[in-house]
Amino acid sequence: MGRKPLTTEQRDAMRARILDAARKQFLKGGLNDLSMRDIASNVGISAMTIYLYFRNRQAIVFALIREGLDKLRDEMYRFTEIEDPMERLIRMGEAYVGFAFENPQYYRALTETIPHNGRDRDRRAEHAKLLDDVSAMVKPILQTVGELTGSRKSREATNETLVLWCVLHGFVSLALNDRLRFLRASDDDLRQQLRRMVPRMLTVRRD
Amino acid sequence: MGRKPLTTEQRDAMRARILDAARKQFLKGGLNDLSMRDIASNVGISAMTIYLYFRNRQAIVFALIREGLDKLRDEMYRFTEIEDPMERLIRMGEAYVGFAFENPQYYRALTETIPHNGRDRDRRAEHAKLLDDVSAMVKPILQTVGELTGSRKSREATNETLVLWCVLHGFVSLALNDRLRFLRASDDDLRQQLRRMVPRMLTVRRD
DNA sequence: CAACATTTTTTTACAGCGTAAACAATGGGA
DNA sequence: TCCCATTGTTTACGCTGTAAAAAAATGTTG
Repeated sequence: MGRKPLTTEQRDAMRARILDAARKQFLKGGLNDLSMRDIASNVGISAMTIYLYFRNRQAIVFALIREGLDKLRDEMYRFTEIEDPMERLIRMGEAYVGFAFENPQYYRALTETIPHNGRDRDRRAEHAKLLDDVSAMVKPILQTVGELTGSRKSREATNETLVLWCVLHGFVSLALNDRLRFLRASDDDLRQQLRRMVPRMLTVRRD
Repeated sequence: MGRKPLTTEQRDAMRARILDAARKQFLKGGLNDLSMRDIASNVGISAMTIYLYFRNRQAIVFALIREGLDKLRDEMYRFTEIEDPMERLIRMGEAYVGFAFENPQYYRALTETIPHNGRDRDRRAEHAKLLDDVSAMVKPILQTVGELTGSRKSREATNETLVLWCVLHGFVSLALNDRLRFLRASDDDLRQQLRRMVPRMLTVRRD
């Protein structure tokens, strides 16, 4: 007896509505401007109701970061079918940079969220898993670089991938956070410059 | 008539005490854990008294970022006297990475603070100037790269510097934010690996 | 129907935040 | 002593995340 619990569909629908409102807010003003009360008000529910669908604010943040991760991976994996490893690599690099420029909030959340070091073991584990997954998004690049350097030397492929990822991320990170002012270049100029850099990084490395 | 204003020394002393407390808090928990009330309580004054010495919280944040910038520049400029440009560059790169690993909070504040886009023109200008200065910290590297590539082609030197800075920052940023988990390497391993990367990046580029 | 059990939602409350405004203390010149 | 500019504190406002209590909604049973 008693009131029946919500169906899975109902729960998922409400979660989606909450996440939609959260995403809207997040894409506009970043994680800092994401408040439980604003989300609730946009959904049309009271603030505490959110806690029936998400454990807390960080659960929402994590969900958004996972979204960003999925989106970025999709846009990179789109090119896994290209046969020529060099071209595949270039396309993936461009996709990576393109994603970052078009989704700066997602990219910042993906790369700048600070690891959690609280007492709560579950929380730590959850955060660790998220960081593992973010870190692992470089795998298709790693595999492609492996094809380029010869699959035997996996250590070398790892090193080359590290360099490449650092260039890509460093560039994007500095550009998004407006730390490339000394160049006095537009975003388009920068992206074009980087496009020339990616193949050079690896053509150089091939010999 | 009226009470005499504090001497410059008195004002500076109090500013320093406030900044000391702020720095202590900041180095421990980053910018997010920096609260006016905690600073005040540590100095032994009331929260609002801080506002007699700093316009607001962001003025304190900016002061801390400027500290970090000065510190980082000092540690890089220490090697400007080295004659061999290649060695000078390597030392500067190591100093850059060393600073970041030993002062993660400073480094994050230096590179991840989000540009201000409010209505206040003075605030925007102040932030823009800070970002200009952070961006300009790459100049000694730029100049050294210029010596290596031949001073005529300043455009090429700029490009090479950009790549190098991106590698350095990208590496540091990913490492500090724990996004290099796929490597399963310790901080020391990572730094050693980077040390091998820096000269290679440029020896490659010399020919 | 009323009574009850159970789940969902809201209301209320607390501790924290940055900071504007009002107030109190200080100390030198008239 | 009174005045008044300067320094410092107290109070208050509107935010924040979320714990706890109260309320509402919705089903089953007598």
